Amino acid sequence: MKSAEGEYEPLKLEEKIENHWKENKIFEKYLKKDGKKWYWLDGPPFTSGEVHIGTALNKVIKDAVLRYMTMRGYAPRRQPGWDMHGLPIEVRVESELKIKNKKDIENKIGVNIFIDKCKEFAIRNMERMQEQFINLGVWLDWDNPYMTINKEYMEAEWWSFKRAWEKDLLAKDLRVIHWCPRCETALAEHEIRGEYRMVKDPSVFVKFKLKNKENEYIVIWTTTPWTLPANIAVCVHPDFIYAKLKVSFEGKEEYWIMAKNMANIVLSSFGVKFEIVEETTGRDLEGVKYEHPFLNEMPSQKTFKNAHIVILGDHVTLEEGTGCVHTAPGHGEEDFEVGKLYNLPAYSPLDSRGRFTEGEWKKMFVKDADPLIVESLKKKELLIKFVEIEHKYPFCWRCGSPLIFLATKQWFLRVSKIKEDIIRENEKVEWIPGWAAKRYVNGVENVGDWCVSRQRYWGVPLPVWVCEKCGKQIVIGSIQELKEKSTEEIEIHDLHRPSIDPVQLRCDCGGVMKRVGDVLDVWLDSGSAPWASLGYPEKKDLFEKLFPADFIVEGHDQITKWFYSQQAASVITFDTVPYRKVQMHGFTLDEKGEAMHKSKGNAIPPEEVIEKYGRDTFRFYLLWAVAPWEDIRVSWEKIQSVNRMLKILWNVYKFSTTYMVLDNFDPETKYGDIEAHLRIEDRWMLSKINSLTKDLLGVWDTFYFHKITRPLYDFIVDDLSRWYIKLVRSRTWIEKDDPDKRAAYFVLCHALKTLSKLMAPITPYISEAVFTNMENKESVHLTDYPKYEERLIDSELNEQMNITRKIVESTAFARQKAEIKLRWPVSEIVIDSDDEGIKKAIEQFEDILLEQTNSKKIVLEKREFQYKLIPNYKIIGPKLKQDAEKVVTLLEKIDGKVLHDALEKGDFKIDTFVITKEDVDFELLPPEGYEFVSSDIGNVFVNKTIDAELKKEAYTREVVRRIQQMRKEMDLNIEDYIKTSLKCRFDLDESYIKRETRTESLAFKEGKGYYKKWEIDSEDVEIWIEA
RNA sequence: GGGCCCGUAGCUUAGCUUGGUUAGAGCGCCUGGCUGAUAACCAGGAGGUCCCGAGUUCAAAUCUCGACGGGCCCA
Repeated sequence: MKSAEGEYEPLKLEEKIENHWKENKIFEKYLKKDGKKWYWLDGPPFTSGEVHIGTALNKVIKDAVLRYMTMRGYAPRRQPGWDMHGLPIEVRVESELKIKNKKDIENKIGVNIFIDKCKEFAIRNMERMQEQFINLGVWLDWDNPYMTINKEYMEAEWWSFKRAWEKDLLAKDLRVIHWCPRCETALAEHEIRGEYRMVKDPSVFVKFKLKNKENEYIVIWTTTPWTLPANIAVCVHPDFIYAKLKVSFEGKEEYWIMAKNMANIVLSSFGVKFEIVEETTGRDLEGVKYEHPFLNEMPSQKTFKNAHIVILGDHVTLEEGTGCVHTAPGHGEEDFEVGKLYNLPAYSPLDSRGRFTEGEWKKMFVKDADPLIVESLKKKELLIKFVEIEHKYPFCWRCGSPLIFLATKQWFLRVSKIKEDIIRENEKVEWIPGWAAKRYVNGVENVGDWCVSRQRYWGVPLPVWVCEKCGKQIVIGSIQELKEKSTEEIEIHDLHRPSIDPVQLRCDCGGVMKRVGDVLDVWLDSGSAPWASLGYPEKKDLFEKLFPADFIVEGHDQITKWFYSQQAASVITFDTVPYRKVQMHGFTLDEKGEAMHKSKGNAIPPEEVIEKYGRDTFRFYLLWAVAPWEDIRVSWEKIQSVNRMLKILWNVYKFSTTYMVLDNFDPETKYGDIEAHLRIEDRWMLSKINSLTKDLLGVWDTFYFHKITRPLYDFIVDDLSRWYIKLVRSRTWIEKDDPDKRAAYFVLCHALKTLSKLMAPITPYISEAVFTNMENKESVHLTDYPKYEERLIDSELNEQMNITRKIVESTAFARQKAEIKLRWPVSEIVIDSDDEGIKKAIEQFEDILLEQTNSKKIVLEKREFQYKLIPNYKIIGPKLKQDAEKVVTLLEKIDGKVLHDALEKGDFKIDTFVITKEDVDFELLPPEGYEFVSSDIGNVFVNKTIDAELKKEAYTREVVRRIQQMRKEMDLNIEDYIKTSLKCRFDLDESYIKRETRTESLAFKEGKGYYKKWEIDSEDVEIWIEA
């Protein structure tokens, strides 16, 4: 064992520890450590290239859990994962290649080059992020990650996809979905989640002229004028009341139809006067025909037979608009559904870039066409009102373009068919915290089918081949199967596009089958991780041993994302859910509680925290700041207090090792060697550290990390540093090799070793430093969680120490009131109580109490107070008027205590007056010569009388304090001896001065060396010190 | 419209599962004290409508219901 040198300098220390790990291959040994199986699965971070503070939190949690499980005798799976496909990478590569749209990829760049670039980019990002994770002290099996772009991984996904097909859970369907006109691809529901922004859009009220009626119109409302050219019907609610209104509008008298309730709200706000002339239910309007406003502009509209009619639908609400809903089945989900019932065409005259393919606005982007369409309506005198409103509108989560609704043919996993199975199987999962399960189930209940096809490049190709001749479809589940069915001999090196695209299969009908162009949704990539990361189905052994995962943990946003995509994919593939315990953690926000964004400038990079305070502080802080599922407002102030706590720990460690080394203490000393010499405070410390070990063991298993870090924090700061060290300090000064001293060393050593193990999963560096120095082993990370000894836990002793500390606290207060500083001894402390627990505490801890309160005697006995009368003039004045003063004078003649006790029993008669309890107050006065405070253990008295003997001691201590101060200023070592000369008029205890200040010779005359003149109690004191 | 979380001192928060001392800390401020591990610490002062309103109960920060505010998710 060496003494700890210097201050706590985390960066230097961490570098030193890193070197120790490297030189001794500790990390490798950690990975190989034997144990029980425990399958943790990494939620693969997307390879964006940047680890922000939230990603850091995520991995720190995982690392702490894995380190803990390792110490508990498990050999957890520690495979990191990487989510590497997807549009964000395509978008970044597109901008690197300076191309503007999808066609350029195929025409200008070539798909093969584009894919190579994507792959390169993803791998580069992965490497950068891995560096950052390693820099946080995260110990995962970095050499063996799962990557969603690996051939085997992609193949596993194909296999799962084929399972869906075999179970008839795969469908190609015309549906209205969100479409990104820039990326030219469909997006799934979960890609839209959270991607709504407030935007300004046109809000137009339009009237459609009814067929075969003069001056009669039905009024609709929309925020997307560009969908009007594709309008097919108007939908009303069968049960709402609709009104025919007589209005005078722009100088003409007309009849308008709309929901009765909306007429007031809407038309009044426009200042349109109206009169209700007829009321009907929506049901009665069914089948009414109207003239489409753009029959000339949109030629196809003329060809639709079954169109431009009023239809019924339950989705109509009266929250906004007119209760008559503009219906374009090609551009709205509900429109599409209701359209199917009426056999309406899903008319959508747009190309994949959101431009009109026909008519007046051909080749124009829809949003650009909006004003022209509005203008056209105005010309036709069909526009009632145009305003702008602010509302939520979905945007592409990657490129930021506004999305449009579009009816397209897409591939779906029919999750709606297996919803019940998912919810049922989810019963097997423990959610932490519990309420997350409710939120999850609620999400699943509302979920629709999963659109898995994307019209893109950088993803797992959709393994569907279609016969050009007969239209038969086949899903391929493996490379082997593909080879077998291929028309030609092929070698498959990579499953990505474009190499897979030319592979053709032979159909039973003799025709040629070609792959559909799409790739799969990336959420199916990560959703397949529970088995694809294990190499299943290619390799069976790991899967059979490990599946399902014992534990996963991610941010709470993943409830409807990864937590869901895994369950859905797994129920499709295996009829059950793929994990048993799932925890969610919060987000990291800035000090104001707002999300951190690079663009907002409020982001704190993890490196910045590390640079300032080190990895241990950062890690401990993340697990300490709030309950795990709560969002953390990252605060420098808080980080600093964690840093301070570690500093305190380091100082305890430094103090301990300094003296241990000086005294040649053997850290291998056994409990039996010193047991007989343990003082009561030592037994208390042992009790404390053992209870802590025991308590934390229970908490770790609940994954409530803040309930681990907070007791650790309090133990280090309060119990160990501020109290125990204070108590043992004087013992370390004993010169000889003393068993009493060795007992204290043993306890300190034991506490520090235990702490190093308890903290190892959270603060791996400082723990390692302490451990390897005090224990003759090479790493704390290769040891087991410390065992606690029940027989050393003494809760009664813990309680008595609490009482002792309270007495010391109260005494400090009483001294302050009496204006006697702690350096001055007092003759007596009296505790006014007859409590048995306090009595025991005083007996047990008498030495400590005498020392800490600096008193000669601790007495426990009931004390009588003097009661001083305080007349309550506020009440007595108005009641007795001019007699008040007279009565008070009379009362003051009575003994306060007698009066007090009498009033407790009832009213008190004096002269002709009746005094009640309310009329007077009493001030408690301590007995003569005492000061007191009341506390929850009773009243505590301090004897204020200081005789000559006490004074001598007081002055001695005052002088000692000055000498110590001067030693410090002289920068002397603790063990250095000095010669001291003094000039003062006090009577002093010479041997005490010599002992406490390591003074060899003490003279009371002018001396040599370092000189200082002090003032003590208004007297001059001159001190000379020679080293 | 539905589901969920949060609301405690100027700020950050513990306590709420399982109702029971005078609601506990930290930061900051003021006063005094202590100090040869500690740029540390201790005592005191100041600072609370435990978001509001009902209910259950001998007893509610805690349980129930309903408002209000903030947030997340879903329509």
